[in-house]
Amino acid sequence: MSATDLSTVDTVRQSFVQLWGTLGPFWGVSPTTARIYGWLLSRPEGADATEIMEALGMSRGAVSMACRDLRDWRLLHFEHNSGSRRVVYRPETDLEKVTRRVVEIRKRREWDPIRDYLKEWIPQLEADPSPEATVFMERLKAIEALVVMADTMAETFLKGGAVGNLGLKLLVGAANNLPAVMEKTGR
Amino acid sequence: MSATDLSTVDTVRQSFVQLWGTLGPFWGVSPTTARIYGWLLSRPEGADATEIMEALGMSRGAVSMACRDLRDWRLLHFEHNSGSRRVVYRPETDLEKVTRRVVEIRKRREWDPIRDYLKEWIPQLEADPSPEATVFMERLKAIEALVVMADTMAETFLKGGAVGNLGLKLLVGAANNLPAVMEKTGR
DNA sequence: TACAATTTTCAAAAAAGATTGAAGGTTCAA
DNA sequence: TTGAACCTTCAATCTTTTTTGAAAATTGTA
Repeated sequence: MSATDLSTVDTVRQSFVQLWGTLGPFWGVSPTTARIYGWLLSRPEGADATEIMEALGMSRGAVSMACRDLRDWRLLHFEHNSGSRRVVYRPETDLEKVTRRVVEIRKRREWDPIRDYLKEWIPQLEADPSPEATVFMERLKAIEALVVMADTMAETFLKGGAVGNLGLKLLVGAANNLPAVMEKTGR
Repeated sequence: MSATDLSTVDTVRQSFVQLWGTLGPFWGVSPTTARIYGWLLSRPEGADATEIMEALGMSRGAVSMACRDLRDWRLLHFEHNSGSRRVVYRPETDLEKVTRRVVEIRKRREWDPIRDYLKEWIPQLEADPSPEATVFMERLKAIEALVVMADTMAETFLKGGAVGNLGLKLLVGAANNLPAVMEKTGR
């Protein structure tokens, strides 16, 4: 293997980072930001800004901005070691926390405003007897039903009831055709 | 009321269209496209390209492109009336269908590729005994667990089991503090 | 305090994405 | 066929978002 060959880990890491970057926008995260989080996930330890910028070929400023975004989403912890100004960026690896956080933020940004507006609009249209207003109102009510449902599901999930660790493990077990289900349910 | 005053319906419509446009990008739809769908939802009947472009102040081309996008998502039906070249764009108003469709497309675009890659990557890392590979692999397995869970939920939903009409009505009833839950559960 | 080692900021550049409008198609009715 | 009425396309333009990089700010040590 020559010096420029990549190890298995590096090859997988490269693909993983690229996929993560592609998918980021679907989650409301920029490609760069997503790539940094993906890269950090692929490493056993945290890293500092210099390592990240070298590994991913981006500027120091970009790394700083992206890491701040990630911290806002609570996907990244900043660690200060005494004796140095250096910040170690460590990714949140508890995916249940991560998912919870993403659901929480998206709910607040996307669903809650719809709900608030609907609360205003529906009564206004109710006061207008024209057929046009009636049809419009019916549609808004259908949307409200959907939003309420999504809200309820999100709340249930956020309260921790829906998807515990056990649930996750059971599902993975099932997916892998391993006897995890029997093990976990008391043999 | 002067000639330039907006009726209640028009005022609400205007706000609704604007909100829809703002939220569109969160769903992977451009603001313009989302505005057209919102505007159509607010009207009792379908509309042709000219009406849309005048109502929303966009070019004919933009309307045509956006409507094609919407049709690809199956959010819009194209209706050809005999005796005219005119196309009437009619929005899909069954929100259950719409939601199903959105879940289906997003699952295919976002989750399925992750799953496929993980199936490749995990065995590769399994073959590498280094601690770095092991940590990375553990993380990929955690992601897999999550994806499998999301997949299962999406499938359940798409199969129609999870959220039927009754579920919707019960939830809306509960949200409105109406006795719908008790009625429907037979008490 | 001054200095060195970092990170953070932000205006400007680049990239990505959306929109336009003129040219080109298609369909209909006569 | 033909012309009128519409819809569709796509290269050019405009807009928005993302990224950069150099200057400013911050922190730790002596």
